[in-house]
Amino acid sequence: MKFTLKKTDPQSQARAGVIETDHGTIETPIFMPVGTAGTVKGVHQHEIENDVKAHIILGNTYHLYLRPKMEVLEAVGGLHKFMNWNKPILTDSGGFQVYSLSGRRKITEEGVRFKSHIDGSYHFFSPEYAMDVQRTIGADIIMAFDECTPYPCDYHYAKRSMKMTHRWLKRCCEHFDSTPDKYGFKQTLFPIVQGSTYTDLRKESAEAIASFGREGNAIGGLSVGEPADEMYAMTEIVTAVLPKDKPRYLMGVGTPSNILENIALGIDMFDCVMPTRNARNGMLFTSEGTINIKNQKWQKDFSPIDPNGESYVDSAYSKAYLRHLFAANELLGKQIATLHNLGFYLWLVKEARRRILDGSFYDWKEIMVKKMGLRL
RNA sequence: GUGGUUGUAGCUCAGUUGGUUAGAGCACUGGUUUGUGGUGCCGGGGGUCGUGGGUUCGAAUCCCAUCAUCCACC
Repeated sequence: MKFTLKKTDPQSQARAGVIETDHGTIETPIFMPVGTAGTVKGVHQHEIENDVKAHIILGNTYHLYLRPKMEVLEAVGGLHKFMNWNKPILTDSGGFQVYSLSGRRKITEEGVRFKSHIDGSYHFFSPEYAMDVQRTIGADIIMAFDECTPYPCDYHYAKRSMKMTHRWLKRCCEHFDSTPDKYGFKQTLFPIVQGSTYTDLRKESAEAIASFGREGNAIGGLSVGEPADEMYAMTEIVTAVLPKDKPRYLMGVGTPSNILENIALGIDMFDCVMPTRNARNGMLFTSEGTINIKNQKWQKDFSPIDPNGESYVDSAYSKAYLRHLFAANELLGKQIATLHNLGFYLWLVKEARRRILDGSFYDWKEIMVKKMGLRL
């Protein structure tokens, strides 16, 4: 993997860059659609590539490990072949599931014992095994196995957890570096900064993570319920420490405004279930604000879903038609809404990049953040 | 015509030996969703209990009449 910084915004910390992988290039800042179980819910791989125009998507270690299971992915030669997606894939390590499945797992220094949500069976992930599983899935970018702390989080727990995440990272790196790439293309490992919402812990964690000298770095443990201002404060502290010549990935973020503000703070990569999940529940993100397509007021609004949108679905279908599909609980409604939202998110980061390159990012960002808060 | 059945929210139905302001699911309507246990989650509006009398401190509930409904029989 190779990262090239093209330009840094003079009015903020925003950066435009390029990540080159064996499965193609990623222009940053970028948004990565979440494809938990080997599918971005509701859209074809063909549509993700040609309509949404995603550069890279996510897979989820926990879910893929449980189903279809490693033996299937190993037999087929990895997730790219299995799902017919030839662009880059990033896998989350399962650390977030350890957090979200609290009550069904036990964390120890050695690793995490957890109970499958599918059949109740017990499994154990160590940092080493999490590396093996992700290599077998065949991700281009593999995430370190970490503990994502909840919000709010007691200072002492946050500190202890952060230090364990650092120890786990050492084990992840040693194991990752002693095992070969699985399917003939380069795989790379990103470590994750933790430290909850404590400035001293975030700074300490960022310094520790940076010292490993990996090809990219991630920030975890945010967008778990804390106020946006706290999120931005943590991002600012961490990006000030992380090396500038490597991509920074803010995990799980976020709303369009969150993304723009964090781009301004020097983040290069984002992922979030929001555009896909909210689409399935009828919330659409547009350049003028958000709309709830289920609302009665769209019943006879035959204007395009988003007249400014670049996606095929934006001009092909009306708000009234999409509302009807949701009212009738038709599958196509969720598909159209998902295509629209992902198209919008990818447009948002592409436009941010264009404006970073031509110097008009900051003023545009300020205007967009105001618009994004509007409910239409 | 005779005997019986059922009438409660837009729909399908609960509602105890009579006892506060008659409930549920669906539908309608509004909100929510941040490294996906999510066809999810939370809220709101809507009924003079078929109609009219009666008994009772008090009736969706008991009695009478009546209308509608469905079933069986003539």
